[in-house]
Amino acid sequence: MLNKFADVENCPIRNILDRIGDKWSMLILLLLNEEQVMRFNEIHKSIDSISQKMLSSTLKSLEADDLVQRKIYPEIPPKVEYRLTERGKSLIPHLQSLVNWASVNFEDISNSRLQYAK
Amino acid sequence: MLNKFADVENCPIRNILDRIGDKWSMLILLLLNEEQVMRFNEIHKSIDSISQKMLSSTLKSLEADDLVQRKIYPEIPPKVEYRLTERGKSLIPHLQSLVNWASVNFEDISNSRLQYAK
DNA sequence: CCTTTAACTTACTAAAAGTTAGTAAATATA
DNA sequence: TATATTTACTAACTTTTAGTAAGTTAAAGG
Repeated sequence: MLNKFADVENCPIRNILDRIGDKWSMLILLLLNEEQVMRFNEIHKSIDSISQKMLSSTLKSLEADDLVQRKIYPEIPPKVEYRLTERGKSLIPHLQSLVNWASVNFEDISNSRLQYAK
Repeated sequence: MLNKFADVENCPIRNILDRIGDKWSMLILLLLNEEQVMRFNEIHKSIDSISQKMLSSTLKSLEADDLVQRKIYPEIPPKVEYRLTERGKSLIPHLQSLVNWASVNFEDISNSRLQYAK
C-alpha cells in the first residue's frame, strides 16, 4: 500500500528527500536564504568543512532542481553568484519548521540516545 | 558563522537530519502514524523493498531517539509492536509539511531536471 | 525430534558518498 | 617572470551506507 513511497523513481517524497536529505543541500539552502546572494568561495568559507567537490556538485544538483539560480560573469578569474529561486524560497519555511523542531528537541533526543546506549 | 551548522556532533539540524534524512526513517514514521501500531513483519510487508537488516537497524535508531516505542511480548514466536511516541508524533506535522511541498512541486522539479540534463 | 514461526543478528559484498590532490585559464600584481 | 586569483573538473582513494543470504533463538505442534 505504501510501497510506492519506497520507489525512489516515482515517489515525490523519496525523490525530494533524497535531495534535501543529503549532507549539504539543506545547509546551503538555509545559508542562501540568509545571505541572499553568495559566490562560490563565500559559501565555502561559511561551511568550511565542505570540500570543493561536494560544494560544486551540491550546487549543481540544486540548480538542476531549480532551487538555486546560478549567475555566471564571463570573467577571469571566474565569478559566479548563487541565490535562491522562487521555488527554493518556497521550500524554506518547511525547512525552518524542521529546523525549529530539531532545535527544540535536540537536547532531549541527545539524552534519549545516551540513555539508550546504556 | 554558520560553521557550527556543519558540525554534525553539536548541530541540532545536522544531527536530526542525519536521522530523518536517511533512506527509511521518514517513511517508517509516516507509516506508523497512519497505522498506529504495527509489528515487524507488517512494516516489512508494507515497505517490501526494505531488507530485514535495514528495518531492524532503522527501528532501533528511531527507538534510541525515542521517536518510536517498542513493545515486546514475551511469547514464542516473538511478538513486537511498534508505535510512535509523543515525540515521534510531534515530528509528524513537520514531515507532512515537507511531504506536501514535495507532492506539489514534484512534477515541476522533475521537469526542471529533464530540462537541465539537456 | 523435527519443523514452524517472528524477529532479529552476523558476515560478507556492493554501491554510494566523500576526500585529497592536481589541473586549467586570463589577468593583475609583486 | 612568477604568483595569486576564482570556479570549477578529474582521478585515485577511503569511508560510509545499504543490501544479500544465511544463521539464531525458543516453545509448541505433529
